[in-house]
Amino acid sequence: MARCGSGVYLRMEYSKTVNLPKTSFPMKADLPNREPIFQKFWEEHDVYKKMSQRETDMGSFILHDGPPYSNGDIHIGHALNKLLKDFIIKYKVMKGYRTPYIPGWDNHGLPIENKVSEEFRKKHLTPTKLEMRKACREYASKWVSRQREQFERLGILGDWDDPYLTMNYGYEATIVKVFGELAKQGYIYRGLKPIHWCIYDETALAEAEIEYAEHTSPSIFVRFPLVKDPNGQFGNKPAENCYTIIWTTTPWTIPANLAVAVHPDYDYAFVDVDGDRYLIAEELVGKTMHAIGKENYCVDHTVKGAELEGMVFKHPLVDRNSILVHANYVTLEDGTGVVHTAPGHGRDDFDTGQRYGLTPLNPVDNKGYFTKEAGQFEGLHILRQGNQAVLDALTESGNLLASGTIAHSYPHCWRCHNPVVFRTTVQWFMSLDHLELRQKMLDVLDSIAWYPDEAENRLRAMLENSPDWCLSRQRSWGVAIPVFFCKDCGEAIMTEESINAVYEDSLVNGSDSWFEKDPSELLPPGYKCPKCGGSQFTKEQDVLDVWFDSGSSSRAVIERRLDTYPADMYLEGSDQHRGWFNKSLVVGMATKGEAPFKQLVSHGFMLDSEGKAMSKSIGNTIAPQAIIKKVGADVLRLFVSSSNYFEDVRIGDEMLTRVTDTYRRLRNTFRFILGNISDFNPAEDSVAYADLLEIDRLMLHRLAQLIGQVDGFYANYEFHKVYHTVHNFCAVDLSSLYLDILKDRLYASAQGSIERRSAQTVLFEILSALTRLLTPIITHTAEEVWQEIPGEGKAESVVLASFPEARPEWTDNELAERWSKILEVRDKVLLTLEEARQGGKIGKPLESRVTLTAPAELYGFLKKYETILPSVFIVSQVDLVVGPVHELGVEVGQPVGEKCDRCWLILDSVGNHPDHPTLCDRCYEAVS
RNA sequence: GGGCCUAUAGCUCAGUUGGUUAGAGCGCACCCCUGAUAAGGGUGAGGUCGUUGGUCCGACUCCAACUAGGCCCA
Repeated sequence: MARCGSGVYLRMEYSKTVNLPKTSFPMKADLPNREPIFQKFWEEHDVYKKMSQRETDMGSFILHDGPPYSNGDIHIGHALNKLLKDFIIKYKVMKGYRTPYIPGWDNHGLPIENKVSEEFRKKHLTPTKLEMRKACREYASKWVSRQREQFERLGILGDWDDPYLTMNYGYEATIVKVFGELAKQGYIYRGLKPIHWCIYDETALAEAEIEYAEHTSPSIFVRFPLVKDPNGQFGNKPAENCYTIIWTTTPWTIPANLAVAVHPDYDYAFVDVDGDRYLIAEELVGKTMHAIGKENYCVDHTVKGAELEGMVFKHPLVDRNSILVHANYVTLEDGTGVVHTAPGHGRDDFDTGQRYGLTPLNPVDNKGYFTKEAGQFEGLHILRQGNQAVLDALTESGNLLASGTIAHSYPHCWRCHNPVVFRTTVQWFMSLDHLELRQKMLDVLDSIAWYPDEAENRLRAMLENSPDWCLSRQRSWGVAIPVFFCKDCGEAIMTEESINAVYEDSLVNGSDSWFEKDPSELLPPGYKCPKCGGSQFTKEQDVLDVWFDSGSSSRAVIERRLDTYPADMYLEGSDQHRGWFNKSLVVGMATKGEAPFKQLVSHGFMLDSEGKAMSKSIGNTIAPQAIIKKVGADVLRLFVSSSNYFEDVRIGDEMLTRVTDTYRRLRNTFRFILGNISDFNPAEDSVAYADLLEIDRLMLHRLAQLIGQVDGFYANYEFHKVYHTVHNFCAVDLSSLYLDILKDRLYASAQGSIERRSAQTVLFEILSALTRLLTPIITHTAEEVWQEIPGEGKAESVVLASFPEARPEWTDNELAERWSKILEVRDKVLLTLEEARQGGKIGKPLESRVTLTAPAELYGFLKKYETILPSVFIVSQVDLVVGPVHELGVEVGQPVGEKCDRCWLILDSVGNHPDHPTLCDRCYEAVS
């Protein structure tokens, strides 16, 4: 310490005797560059392994990962999903659970196959099925690696070295096994059903694979001549002059027409025009007549649709009858109120056909060409030539009354964006009502914990209404439906024995084997058809819907790898009510008799700052990679925590800026505390609770409240409440109150004094708790802080530390009550100081003396705190007087004495010590 | 078109069984500090609680319709 000759410190030298914060913890986080350091730290310390394998009385908590599709870079929605999972897992591990977390990927399916076939097309190659499958597998592998890196970069801990892939042989074999179990119980059947069909991709499409878009279609009015009118509803007109009229936008389906449908409750009119009589809905007479260009008409009579049953009309092109049927879906919005019905080409039409015993006619092949069942149209492409050919034929027959075009919403293939058609084809199905499965699923919903509650309704509504599950996909990239057919009798074979043979083979050779080998190589030697004893077989060529793959994950992962069932939690986006949640429940209930999850969390979608869905075409997407590169994963994690993800989550520049601000506040809080406990050794320097200063005990009280609240929020997965509560604590309780007040004590009190150690004791507890409270969220930063926290015996990683617990004695409601009064006074003082500052009377509060004039009772209370009031108000002096007042009066004046060169307070005691004439008593002590 | 859901200050969120002038933090404005300094402190201004009806003595809170948006389905 430099001294002048006289032994007096130079003014500037006193700053060196002040205990200023000291830390190497940087203010600037540099997260984009430094986060990987902590990720490497976790890897080197096997943190995931320790989380997932440790022995604990709490047992395990298994959050089963829903597999993203291995195609393309991860987007912000993936990040939301995986980060929420990481929050929960880290909370659970800190609460003492063993937390194995096996990330997975969904590998099979149409999108990858399409991508790969495009690549082949570009090279003008026509791959075999096996070549195609091999390329798909490679493609999927590539994206698994890419996405794995991207997920790891988010700071997510899991079994990244051995994730589950639906294309792993073991997984594929399990799919076969699950199919076998369902078949054995009788859930699997082959049925004729109208399904969406893409004639370009030549495949059946699931509902999820359909998107609706504007499309311009032909719009035609066609008349059907009367054949039979059992009740004489047409009146006295000769039959050859009687017709009904239908309207359709798909002329190519006319050859498959088998019926015309009317609504039983509507009124139907018999309209006379040019000597002919037409049957159409009364309400649509005007519109229809206008459409077919007839202005001179008159309605002869009307009758209820219900009365019309039994009528038969003649097909407008083919020598075949078209019967009149009733249907409730007939509307009066468009057309004629009489609906063209082709059971082979529509869901409603099919159902109606079933009711009337009509065998669907489906004269269209896989590629969209008419078959010979379509007679004169055979060989024509239904859309390119068929529509026109039908129009021409109708014109020729005189039955086309009008034609035009109409723009309307029409289903398109999600992949190739072409319009799709309905075809009735043979498909494999899983029954949802067999063995009362649907009812069992609905019943089990009550026993599941839902976050949010609405998730239950949504899944329930979907289960109640969903039709049987169509399992067939006419594609290459997937697990084959393991069914053989007897060449002799045509029997479909899926016995325990045959399935098991395929299962054993898949375990070793994967799903390619089905396509490589002959049935005789797959089936046990000498296998005979159980029905006819035949020994020649063919194989099913269709593969399974990919939802069957991922829906089997409870079996392939939870059961097969973790040797348990069910999982504790599934957590996915709300779209999965129809997807993974749904199919997992179907497979789980049907094969295990129990739901595969005990808790279900569903989260909303990421939207742009306007609340609009993100899409590449609009260009409003925000890539997680871009955020990480700019501000780091912890800021993204903090952002995710800040939102109420049970609803949709908006993200935009302002939000990210706000969250970045919050991050800085948290980080600076950590940094300030670290800097002020750098000389504190908790084992040696801690002050016993009873010896702590009151305000320090107050902060422990608040810390206890904070820990309790935050624990509760985590337990309900309400991270946005964690975010707000912790941030509020840092900004209000700490920064603006406690830390601000503490500076004087920390800096100016003697280094080892009880006052300073008391503060440090509490700061240490706060830091330790705060760090751990935030570990699930800003996991990298928490680790960074954890490594800086002084003391021995810490967990090697903060992730392996325990969740903070408040000591019972910290909670002191009476103390808190007293201090709320003091802080109320403080608020008034701050207000008065502000007025003084605005009036130019003072600059910093330390240059002031505050005079409090209090009513007797308040005076009595404050008197006990008189000595500490200056520190609480952060002023130099406080004068407390009792006065004849109702309310507290506050005045600001000049302090008495000189400014201490060391602590900067203006005090009487400055000048008391000749060897340090510019110091106050306290500082003299501290320096001596 | 149907089902479920959402709509409170610029942003993120609270608003308990309907009850006096609707809250918080951040941001913003102004001021202070310069011993947390690309930090810190203080004060203040911001809301016709999506719109319109209705029930009620009284509605952000209950009901209905509508608008905007989301997911799923057709």
